[in-house]
Formats: sequence, structure tokens, C-alpha cells
Amino acid sequence: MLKEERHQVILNKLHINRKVLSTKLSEELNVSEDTVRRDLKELEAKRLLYKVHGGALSIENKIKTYDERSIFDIDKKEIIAQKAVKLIHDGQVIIMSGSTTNLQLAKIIPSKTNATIFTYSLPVALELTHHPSIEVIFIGGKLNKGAQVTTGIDVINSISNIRADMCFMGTGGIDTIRGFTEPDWEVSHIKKTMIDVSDYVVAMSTSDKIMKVERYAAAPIHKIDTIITEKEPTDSMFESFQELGITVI
Amino acid sequence: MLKEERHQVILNKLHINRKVLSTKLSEELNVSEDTVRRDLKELEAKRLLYKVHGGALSIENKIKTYDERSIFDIDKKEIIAQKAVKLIHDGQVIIMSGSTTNLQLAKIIPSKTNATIFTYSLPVALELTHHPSIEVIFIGGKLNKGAQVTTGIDVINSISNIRADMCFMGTGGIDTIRGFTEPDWEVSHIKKTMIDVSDYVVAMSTSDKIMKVERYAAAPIHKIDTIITEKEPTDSMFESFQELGITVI
DNA sequence: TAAGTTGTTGCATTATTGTGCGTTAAATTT
DNA sequence: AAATTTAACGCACAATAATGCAACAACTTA
Repeated sequence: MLKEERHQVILNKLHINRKVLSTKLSEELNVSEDTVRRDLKELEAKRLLYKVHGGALSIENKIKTYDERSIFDIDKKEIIAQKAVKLIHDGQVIIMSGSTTNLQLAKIIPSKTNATIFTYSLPVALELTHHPSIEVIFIGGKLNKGAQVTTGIDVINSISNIRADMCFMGTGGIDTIRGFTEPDWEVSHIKKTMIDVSDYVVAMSTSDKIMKVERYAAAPIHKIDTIITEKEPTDSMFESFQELGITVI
Repeated sequence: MLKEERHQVILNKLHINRKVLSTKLSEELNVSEDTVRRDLKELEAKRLLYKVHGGALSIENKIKTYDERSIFDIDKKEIIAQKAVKLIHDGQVIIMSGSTTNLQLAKIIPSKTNATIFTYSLPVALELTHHPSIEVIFIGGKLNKGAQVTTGIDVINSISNIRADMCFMGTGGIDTIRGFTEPDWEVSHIKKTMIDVSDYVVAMSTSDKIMKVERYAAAPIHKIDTIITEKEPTDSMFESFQELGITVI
């Protein structure tokens, strides 16, 4: 493996995971830790990462305003994204909501994938900017600064004009009785619309959201086709969902 | 095997595998490694690949790594932004286009300023995300990945529904006869629409764009109210514009 | 046709680069 | 403070690159 290749692998890993460990890299790349260190040193000199004891951290952490360091459960979300990305196929029209899980998903879509993605999330759109072949349509509207997504009636109007094969969304809570719920009224409406225009609905959430009920209903449970969490689908907590015919991954 | 043939083979391999090794190529093409190196050198000069120790990688990879695009003339653009920010007042509705100058401007808007800003630029919107009081409306549409802005008919439609007090835009070229021109057809249309719906038009550009004419007309010169460059407004290059009643800052 | 011109290739030689290892120094953890 | 982990430094060795030169072929010109 060429040096440049290693560098790209390292940067790629860093982009997805926010950090890399020298020891792990040494194993994965089949080179000595010395070489890894030299690689990191070079990349640091180019300001593409910054080195710390034991490895390196993504420079984006420092620059990006959107504070990705504060993402909880980033490893769980990465697992979820890994499962979700398998559902994406060429030619699909996909809607993605504005969760950090979706951001992780956007990062790992294979570069050969050819699809159309609608989103109202600034970070997701920015991420997809680096993808060579995905067509990205941004759904405009009033910007919610905290979540860095657009909201409001414009968003709902725009979405209702879409006809999507699939939608991926983060979730406030999923419950067998109360269905899919959100803590924010606006968001619940947007997601309701997303679900209405999508043939296939994928709910992504960490397992702590399962059987949790938030204030505003977004959709009854039967509207959800697939639930993705970081746990094994054989976990007993999913039984009642599977009985309702929902696929759990 | 002729040189051109080898070149084709190399590029082909590169397209498939994303990398080639000098040693392997030497074997496969039945030429010395020296020749392979010379081939790679030539192809690199033509920007068809980039050479590294041991072989070469496809050019797309390089671009990815080159993520941090160096902004040209950043100091000039800062000066322009400093001048422009003085034109912003509370309560205004402003449209900002997607230039790096506008990004600089977005960065320095005082936190006490209270205004509504429409934009179709991802970086500008992201930047304004930190501003405590500006209301940001993002104009959705198909995403142009290179420039990180939305384009297309949706953008034009959205803009034509706005009524703005002021618009700030980067410019391709400004000429007393041919007016305000752009190298990109789509962009020229978007800017034309922006100008139509704005009461006051501010053109921001580095001085090298003055008297330059690009391919597509965006607006006749009398539609421009103010021109901002990094130079002093007393500079002789602005005389003809001032005679036309345009303010130069 | 002969001589010259140009471009391509391979080889020998000399630099440069990339890598791993042993040792010592620094940082981190216990 | 001691033990452990990680980093840094110098060195040796191998792989790769650059350079100058000579051989050769294809073509042009006298």
C-alpha cells in the first residue's frame, strides 16, 4: 500500500469517526506504528488533522461550528448508519431528515452509489457535497439555527411535492401504541409529510428511544416499514414491533 | 507497443483500480521502469493522474484530499466585506449570493444586527447559523456541489417571490457598456432575478473584475447602485462608473 | 543514398524517499 | 513514584526516482 493511499484511508477514517488511534491504524494498514506516526505528522503539517498522544483527531472538530464533539452515542449512530446504508440502491429517490444519524449515513454512502437525495439539513447537504454522483436537492425554508435545518410551511410544501422511494429519519420516540412521536411540533409535522410521500419508511434511532413516547405524534406505527437501532434485531425489545410486521435490522 | 497505447492502458487501469504501481506496469507493458516513470510524468503534466512514490493515483483522489480550497485574495475580500457590512441596517430584508466575499461578509455581521437574510449558499447559511438574531431563509433547489450553492428553476422561482431591501452579490465582471456579466448561464439568471426583486443592488468584486466582460449578461449597468472593491473609491478606474451615477465605496 | 534530426528507450550512476528497529525521552496511567 | 504506553531520534537498508548517456528507429533533408 502506497503512502498516499494510507493518508487517504486515515483521513477518511478520521472524517467518519472523528478520531484515529495509532495502534489500530498500524494493524489495519499493516505498517509499523512508526510509519503511522510519520503519516500523522505529515498530515498534521498539511493541516488535515491534528495529532494527540495516541493518535489524531479530525481538524473539522476545531473548525466546524456545528459541534460534532458533543454528539452523544456517536459509535452507536455509526453502527446504525452502517446498517442503513445497505438499504440505499442506485436510482432511488430518498428523503433524509436532519439527525446526526443521518449525517453519519451521508458520510458513508459509497462513492459509486447513484441516487437522488432530498434533505433539509445543512450538515447533511454539505456532507453530500463531497459525493461524486449523488444528486442533492436542498429543501429551502426558514433556518432553525440550533438544529441547522430548515423548517416551516415552505419545507412542508416542498416535501409534499416530492414522490420518494424511501425516507430515512431520526426519531424522537417509537412506541407500539402511540407510534412515532417527536418532542417538537414543527418537526412532527415535517416528518408526517415525509412519511406521506415516501413508499418506504426507515426509522433510525438508538435503542433508548424504543418504547419512548414524545409529545407530538408524527405517524402511527404501521406507517413505519423498518426500524434500525444499534442492537441486534433478535433482541427481545423488538418482539412486539416484529409482531406488527415491522422489519427490524 | 507505442507510447500512446501505453498511456491509454495506464489511464484505463487507473480508472478501474484508482492506482497503478510502476513495477507492475513495467512488467505488464514489457518496458523498463524508467519508461513507465516517463509515461507517468507526461500524464501528470497533462493532469490526467498524479504521481506518488511507487506509482500513481487517479486525479479524483487528489481533489478529495485537497479539500481545503485555498481562497484567493482573501485579504482583499475581507476589506470588501468590511466596507459592505456598514450598509446593513436593522430591519432590512437582504439577499446574499454565494461568493466567498459574501461568506466573509456573513462572518462579520455584528451580533446586535437584526435583519432577515435570504441566501442560496450553504456556507453562508452555515455561517449565519451562529448569529444570534439574524433570521435566515434558505432558498432550496438542486445543489451545485462545486460552488456549494443551490441553483435551478426552483431558486429563481423562490427568489421572484421575495421583495428585498438590498442584495449583495459577487460578480463575474462589471463593465460600463456590457453591464454586469457572469461566466455561468444559470448563475446569470439567478442574479438577474435577485436584482429584479431588490430595491438596492450592491456589487462586490475584487478590482480585477472591473471592466471585465463575461459571457452571459446578468443586468445592465444602471441596475447596480453600489460597487464595492478593495481599492479606494477615488481610484481613476471608477470614474466612468461614477459618471453613470453609481456609488463606489 | 547518406547524413542529419528527432524522439523513444534502456542502462548505469547517483540522489531521494520510505520503512522498520533499537534506544532514549516524554507522556499517561496506576 | 513506579509502571506502562506512546513519541522521538538516529541509523541502516531497501525501494524508487532523477539524470546523463548511448543505442536505435523513424523521418527529413541535402
